[in-house]
Amino acid sequence: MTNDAQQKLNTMQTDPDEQMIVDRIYSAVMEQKLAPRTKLSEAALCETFGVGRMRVRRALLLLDSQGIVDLRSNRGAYVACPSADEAREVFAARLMIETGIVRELARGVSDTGLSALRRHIEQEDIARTKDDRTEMIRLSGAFHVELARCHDNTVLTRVVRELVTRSSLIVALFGANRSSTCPDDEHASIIEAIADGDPQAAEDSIRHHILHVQNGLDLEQSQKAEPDLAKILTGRM
Amino acid sequence: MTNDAQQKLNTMQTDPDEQMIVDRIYSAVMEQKLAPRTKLSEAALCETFGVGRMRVRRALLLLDSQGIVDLRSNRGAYVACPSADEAREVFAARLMIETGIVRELARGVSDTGLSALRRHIEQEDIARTKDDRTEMIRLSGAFHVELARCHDNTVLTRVVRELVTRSSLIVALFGANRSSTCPDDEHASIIEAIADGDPQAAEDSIRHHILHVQNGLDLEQSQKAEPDLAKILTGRM
DNA sequence: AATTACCATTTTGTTAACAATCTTTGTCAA
DNA sequence: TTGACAAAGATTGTTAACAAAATGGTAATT
Repeated sequence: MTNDAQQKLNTMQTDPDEQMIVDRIYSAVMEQKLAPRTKLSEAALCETFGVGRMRVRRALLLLDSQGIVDLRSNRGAYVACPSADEAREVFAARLMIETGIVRELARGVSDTGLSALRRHIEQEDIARTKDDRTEMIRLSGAFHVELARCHDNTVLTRVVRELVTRSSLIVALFGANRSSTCPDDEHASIIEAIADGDPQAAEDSIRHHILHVQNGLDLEQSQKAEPDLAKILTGRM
Repeated sequence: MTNDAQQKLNTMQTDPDEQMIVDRIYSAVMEQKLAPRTKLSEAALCETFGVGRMRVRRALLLLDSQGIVDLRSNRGAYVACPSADEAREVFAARLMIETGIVRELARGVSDTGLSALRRHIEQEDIARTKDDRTEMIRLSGAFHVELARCHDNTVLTRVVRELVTRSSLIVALFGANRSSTCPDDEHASIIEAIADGDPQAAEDSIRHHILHVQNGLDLEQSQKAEPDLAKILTGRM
């Protein structure tokens, strides 16, 4: 009964706490360890986390409400598979919200917030030198959450985290090149603009960055479809 | 067993559909028919909506995840009672997000969107002349959701709807005067700025409007506490 | 060989009973 | 009167059994 999804989740330690299941799956999606369309069967999750079916179903419902999981009636739960339209919506929303976030930060950011951002950049550098792809993906998304967190606003932070997580799914689905995992120095320049107290520059740089990630996607044509065995094997493409 | 909460919800027709329960409670909160701290017992909701306990619990879990309901362990579900800090966070987030929304709309809005906004204003006028307080409250919040909807972005719209609904709770809790239910012509001036294609004016007017609502709150001292029977009845206030 | 019908198995959805916890009420003693 | 304590009742949390639906495979049919 140890199916694919369970193996991917088994890297996480078992912990019966509430909300823990949600966070684990959430993180796994953010780090692109759980690919879109991956089936999340109740039985597998129950065994993986060592909890009853109720807890699992609660977690899946929450994940569904956040667009991370797709709960299909009588069919089970699957890691969400955003459409191209959904992807455009998520990025448009991020553009609108995150430009506002950095603009305000440039108008005045706490020292603790700024130093947290700089520490984050350092961690990104370390991960890059180590060529730790998983960590780079994680930090790449977490950076945007960190920007929101500088406002000491849990409501705002939650919104951004949700959008960033969905972005991870989108990149996994539509990512053509690997520009998304290569923030290069774009993150650093955003922080510079904030530190300089230049709202316009901060806004421009994060807009540029988000558009850069979005342009690295192939939203026009087919999302990375799961291999359509029928068409392939019958030879008639 | 017909307690207070059930009576307030009984104005809604019974409908066994999924998500319906969530929407009903959601709407009731938005229209300030369900006051903060109102207990939402499972039994009452089961009877009200004519569904099993499972459906009710699912709905309550979703509402909890959106900050509309507070799910206390072994204690049951209560209409959320945001703290003053939470209130400040919600309004700060709205300020950031909604200014971006109207600024972009001023840069270019679809005709259908603009006419929808104008129809909305007309409805507000009608409700005002009729002195329909409930409808005024509903439309007052719905206006902001309508602004978001103009972007044809369900993700963004959902974020705004969540924030607006939480604002309803906040106003119910901290509302000092009734400025929140009296948008006067502030909504209209926002639309004007959008129609004029003036991003700065649009941004300024909605910022002014949101701050106006927020300033109508009393976030400094005690939120509207539930009547402290002890103090009142013993005479020593 | 392809298609359809059918049955067995697996998985999800629902219900109901049970357990645990909290709240209320009543009692008793200080 | 006040407080602690305990029993009763009500409410929530959990589990397990059951029902319904989908999946997969087999065999019959064209």
